[in-house]
Amino acid sequence: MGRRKTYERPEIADHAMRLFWARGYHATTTRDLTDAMGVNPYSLYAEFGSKEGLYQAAIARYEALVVPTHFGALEAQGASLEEVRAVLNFFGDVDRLEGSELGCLLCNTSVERAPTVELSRASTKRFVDRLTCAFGHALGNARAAGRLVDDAPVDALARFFPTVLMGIWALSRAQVDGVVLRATADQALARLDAVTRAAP
Amino acid sequence: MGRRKTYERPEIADHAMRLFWARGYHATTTRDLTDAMGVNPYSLYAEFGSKEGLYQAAIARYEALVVPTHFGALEAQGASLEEVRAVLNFFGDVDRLEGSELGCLLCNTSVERAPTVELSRASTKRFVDRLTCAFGHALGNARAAGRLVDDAPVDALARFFPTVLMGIWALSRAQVDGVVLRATADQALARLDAVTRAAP
DNA sequence: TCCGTAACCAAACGATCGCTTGGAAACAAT
DNA sequence: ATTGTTTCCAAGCGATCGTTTGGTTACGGA
Repeated sequence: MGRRKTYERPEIADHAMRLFWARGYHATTTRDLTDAMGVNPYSLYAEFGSKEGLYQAAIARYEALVVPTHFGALEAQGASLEEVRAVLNFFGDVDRLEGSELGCLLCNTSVERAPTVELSRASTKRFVDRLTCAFGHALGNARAAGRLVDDAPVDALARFFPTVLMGIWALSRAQVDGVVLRATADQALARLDAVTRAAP
Repeated sequence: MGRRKTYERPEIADHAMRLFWARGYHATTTRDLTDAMGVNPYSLYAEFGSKEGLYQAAIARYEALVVPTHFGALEAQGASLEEVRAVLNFFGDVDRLEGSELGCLLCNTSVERAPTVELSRASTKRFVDRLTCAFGHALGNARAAGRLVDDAPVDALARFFPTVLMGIWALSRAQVDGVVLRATADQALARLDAVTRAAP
């Protein structure tokens, strides 16, 4: 059945994800990619068809591996206020973590590619939908548990928080003063507190 | 004293600003630029030195022309709550305006270039500082006029709003559902209302 | 062991990138 | 009108882009 591959597709996608994440699509050359992966151009094109195809694979990998590490708790069945607060607090301090200057691959995609590449526009929308659903899910649980005031705007909050995170990710790339990100998270949390029912 | 120029520097910078704004730095070629401006490569390099130099000129032009149209009222001496609300409302509905998919050139710069280009990182920080000062100025006026509650976190709010706008700009590039942007602005405004003193 | 198949690798493809150049054209001063 | 200076313009520079190819190597099945 022929010679065996000396690489594995997921690992290549991982390398590509990291490079595209750090430098963006246009600033990452196929030579950067093949060098980093120790693979020949032939193998790359046999496996992914084009640089564009590799980018899509990188996005898929990001959605499958990175997004769940940050939003898995929010998407989990029993998620509630604690998970919402934890996510906002995490990204409010994200500047203290190594690699925070990478931001979010899908935020980067939205800015660099969404206006001109249909697939990237779709990826971005799917990502925003996913985050909105995750927040809506957790906030809905909180509301059902009587932890939010009756007229709490769950849907609006679920759309608000992802946009706030997008802002944090965009600014992370410029390594702005951490005080800005912290204050942003704090004010978003304050808005959440305003619709939270006081503990009995 | 020699032949006269057939172009004017500010107009070239304007063209460059528009192209870089729409497509980003790497996706805009020097041929795109010279074609759009009706100018030869020689003139471009004589005037700006390099593509990089032209980008910096485009950023300067953006700061001088575009930023004031959106934030001039906020920076004006008597700015107060009305101006803060107007800015947030404007960008909450920005998807209904032509060209909203461009987002903000400095948001794009933060994402595409700030991690790798020192000058762009500085431009981004300067922009965020400018917005923070503008919001802080208007909120400070409101506070001095007794229109905010005594413990209103003016500084934190002044850092919060620019980040929210960054999120809106990043998502504008993907043309996400306008409901998302509207809800984002509404929730930011709700946070502001929470620290606003009720009218007498 | 030989053969068909599939993957590897070095080399190089045409295209396009940012940028430069050499000579012609247009001005101001003499 | 001549000269010195500056800009214009077409052409093209070397480098690098994304991608392909031809010859070789490693495997499974007969």
